[in-house]
Amino acid sequence: MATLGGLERSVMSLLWDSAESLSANDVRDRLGEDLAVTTVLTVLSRLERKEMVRRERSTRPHRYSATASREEHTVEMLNEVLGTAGDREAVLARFIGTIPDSEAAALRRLLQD
Amino acid sequence: MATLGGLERSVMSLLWDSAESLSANDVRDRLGEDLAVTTVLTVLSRLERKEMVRRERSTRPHRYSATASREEHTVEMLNEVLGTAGDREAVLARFIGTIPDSEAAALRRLLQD
DNA sequence: CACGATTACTACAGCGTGTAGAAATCACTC
DNA sequence: GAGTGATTTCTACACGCTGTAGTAATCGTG
Repeated sequence: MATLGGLERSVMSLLWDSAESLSANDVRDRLGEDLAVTTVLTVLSRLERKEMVRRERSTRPHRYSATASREEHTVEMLNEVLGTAGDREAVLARFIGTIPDSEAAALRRLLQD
Repeated sequence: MATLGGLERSVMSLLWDSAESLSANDVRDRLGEDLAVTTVLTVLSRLERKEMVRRERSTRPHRYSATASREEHTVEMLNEVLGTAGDREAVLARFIGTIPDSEAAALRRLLQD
């Protein structure tokens, strides 16, 4: 998958945190930095090309929203990383050794269906 | 962390799969492509800068090896991804829903200490 | 139709990566 | 100890991605 730049990531973060879709101006306003709208539009277009953002072209200020939730996206990333793993189970074994106890407990619970 | 390019990744793969450390010439020979040694040396230097590769400068052909095993590195990546997660437990919950049953079973076993 | 808002197109600098030549350095041999 | 071949370092450049935005095109409304 595509790796995001800093501004792209900020924009995704906004979209993930926002309940409704946002216009380019909305996004620009919510970013702390003082950017030109065209900059934001460029970034949004690139994110659309990367299929991380969906755009409503029917409304006049086009409205943008994330195609997947932050959690869904993170899971995708996790699986992508695991895909490069070689021995997936070995990785998972090590991995659970690195997470905090509380999360290990949560996992145990979740796996006990 | 650093994201690797294609050639960098190939080189890491070699180093991960090799029991002993390799010289730049070893690496060049094992890569299928027909590259100049200097190219390989450049890549190895960059990987060293990224602390993915350790170099023995004492021997004359310097010898290179991975600083972490492929599995260790993959776990690092997983944690890095999780670090961007927001709600880690929510992500883990979704995540275990996406892995094959066999791996879920393995995880269950591993968590039952 | 004119005008203001919005979007699309074009541009460019900076950085990371792939690629390698030229220059410097090292290790031996005679 | 100088010459030579192997090795390493330095320098360079093209290309693609990202941040950034101006200019041109388009749309909607009065």
